[in-house]
Amino acid sequence: MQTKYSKVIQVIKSRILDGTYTPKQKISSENELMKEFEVSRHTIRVAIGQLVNEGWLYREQGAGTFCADRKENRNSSSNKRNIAIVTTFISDYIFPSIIRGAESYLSELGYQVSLYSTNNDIDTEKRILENILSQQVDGVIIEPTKSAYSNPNINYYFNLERMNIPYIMINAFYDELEPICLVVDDEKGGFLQTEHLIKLGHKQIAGFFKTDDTQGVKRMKGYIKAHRKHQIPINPKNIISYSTEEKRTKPAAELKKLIDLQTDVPTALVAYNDELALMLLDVLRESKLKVPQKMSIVGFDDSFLAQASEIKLTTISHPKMKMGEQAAKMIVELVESQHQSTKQLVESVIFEPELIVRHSTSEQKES
Amino acid sequence: MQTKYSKVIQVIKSRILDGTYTPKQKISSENELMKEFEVSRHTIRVAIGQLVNEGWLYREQGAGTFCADRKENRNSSSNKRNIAIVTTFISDYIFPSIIRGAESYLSELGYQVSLYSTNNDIDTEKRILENILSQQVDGVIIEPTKSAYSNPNINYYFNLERMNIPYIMINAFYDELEPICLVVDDEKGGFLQTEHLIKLGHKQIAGFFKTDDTQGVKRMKGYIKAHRKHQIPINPKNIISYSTEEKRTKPAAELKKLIDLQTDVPTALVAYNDELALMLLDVLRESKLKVPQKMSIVGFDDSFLAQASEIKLTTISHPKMKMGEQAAKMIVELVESQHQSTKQLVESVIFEPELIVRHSTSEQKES
DNA sequence: TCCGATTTGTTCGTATGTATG
DNA sequence: GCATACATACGAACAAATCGG
Repeated sequence: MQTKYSKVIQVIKSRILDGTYTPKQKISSENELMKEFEVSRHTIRVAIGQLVNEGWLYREQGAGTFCADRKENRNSSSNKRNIAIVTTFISDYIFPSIIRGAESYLSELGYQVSLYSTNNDIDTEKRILENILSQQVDGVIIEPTKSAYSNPNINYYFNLERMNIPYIMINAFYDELEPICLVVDDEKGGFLQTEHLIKLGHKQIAGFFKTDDTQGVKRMKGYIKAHRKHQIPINPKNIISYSTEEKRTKPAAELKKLIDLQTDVPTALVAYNDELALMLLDVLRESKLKVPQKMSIVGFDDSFLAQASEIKLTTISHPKMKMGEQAAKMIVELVESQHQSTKQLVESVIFEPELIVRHSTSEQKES
Repeated sequence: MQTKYSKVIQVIKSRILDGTYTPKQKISSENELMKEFEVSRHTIRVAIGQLVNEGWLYREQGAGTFCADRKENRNSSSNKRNIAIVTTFISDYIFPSIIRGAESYLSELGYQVSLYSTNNDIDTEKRILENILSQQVDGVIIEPTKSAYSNPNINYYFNLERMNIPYIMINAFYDELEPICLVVDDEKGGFLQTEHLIKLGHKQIAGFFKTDDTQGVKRMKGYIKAHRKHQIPINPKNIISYSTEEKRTKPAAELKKLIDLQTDVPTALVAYNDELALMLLDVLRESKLKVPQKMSIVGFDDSFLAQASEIKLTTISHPKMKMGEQAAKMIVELVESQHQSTKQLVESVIFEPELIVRHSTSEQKES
């Protein structure tokens, strides 16, 4: 955005999309906008002129400028259907599988699949939602960004609802919305990871959790519950939480610290996911700590990474492709029922996680 | 017609309609119009601005204002642009990175990105191309399916050209089309893989190539060239080629056969890509052949898999994200130049592969 | 019904930046 | 390098419509 007027356009458009300006509502006068943006009236008029031309606003001389009602604009004339898939990361890890599951189903039905990635960044999510709202999208499959925090973009979701665009959340969801969602029972997953280690006799179990996603928070909760159930005290040092931005450095650094301790060195690790488990494995190799003899480790997601290395990871199952396919089926049902009068009942699905035992865990002998 | 600018609009419009201004002809400059109508330049700009918005004229900075060809009106109403990305596999391997590179660039420009995967299957490719041709797609980034074979869907590509939908091929291309493409110099890559091993003293080098893609065929060619250059005879048994459908079984089985040989057992392996290298590594582990002491292995693509296992793979670089981003930039240029009269020159790019030496290769001592 | 404040509509003047040929 | 033509931006003035008192 180079020019001043395009900046004005951008801001006003996003106010329409996030619900600051609702249909038929009068927006600020040219004079007020001049002061707000510190530009001349001319510049404001150029910006508003363009928005009027694009159908976002309409002007009434003497009265003011008003927000247009774009709902009536959406002509269902086009028979082509368009589903948007929004994930945090396109390229990493299990997402390609989820996307593939959805794509193969949707593409076969002649749907178009549009892809967006937020990089787990709130501002990018905002931009994408604006994009979706201003284009012709019939349904959205979305993985929430930074789902553990309250989301400033929540209004965009309400706008989706107002425009009758159904959406389904995968992997996590924002509590406030109570959306239809497809999630793994992450708390149970974390519980299974930890209980498996406890049953093998481990008492000092370090847990690494990415806590800007609900997934991480819930897995940590399961980790704690397992300790409680088996009445094993938790050493606070053994819980390491990190954010997306820290993922390449903090967990590895913290593990090194733990290993160098003189007392209460952990004998087992619970990793937020397989990707992290592999990073931790690298640290363990450097420290010449053999897995599983000297250190047990449990991953999460049963991704291809779990079997990539020489140590085949014990991990927790994740439906991946199935989740994508299921989400696709559900969004199709919702979209089709939108165009008919029949109201289908589509309900959230919670996938049960399962422990997959491989060779990265072993019994802890009494010391 | 009260206002001055509407008088100007009226006159210019009638000049277009009566043929005074014919399509693509330059109309009088703003300065000339000022004098003619005896109004200020601003008034002229308001009038022309409205005519541009209605599609009667278009402006080109530095050149002038021109009469539009209203015959080509078709879908000029939609200012949203749509790029289709077609790859063989969405979820596998390096494609997520390519897609991500393209998505991040396109999405920022407000383009919509539609995703399709052919699973390297000709019939699916056909269905997808039909889909694309019947929907509003402004540009296509496509990885050819089974690029080593002649393609029965070639007509669909000609159809794209006929409909003025630009397309760019990545990773490989169909010779017949001579398209704009973005590829790695696979022959040189295969050459680098092999020469590296030869220089380390290896003489029995087995090569595994997926030969339904051009990539595999070219890498094999490089493998052969390296042998020729260093005057090392090739044992025919050492070349294993396979197709997409066989990839999960044949290479591993063939490697087992090679290992069990009594004479001329290979001391080094050239793998089609990192994914295959990892599968071969699993076979070597089973056979207790230590890498790199007893067996050297070179991958291709420098994917995350190259560093996932305990053995960090020596491999060949692949631009991945950069390739996706570059493809996105090029298709945008092509699409935008389509809507103007200016013809941009976009040329194919060949990426130079580089050898990345890690720990999966070592010197072969004279036996 | 009229008045005055507000808001958008039209017009002019001026200046600087940037792309084209 | 230069002239031409469009792009962006600011300031000022008056007209026309709306709305509340």
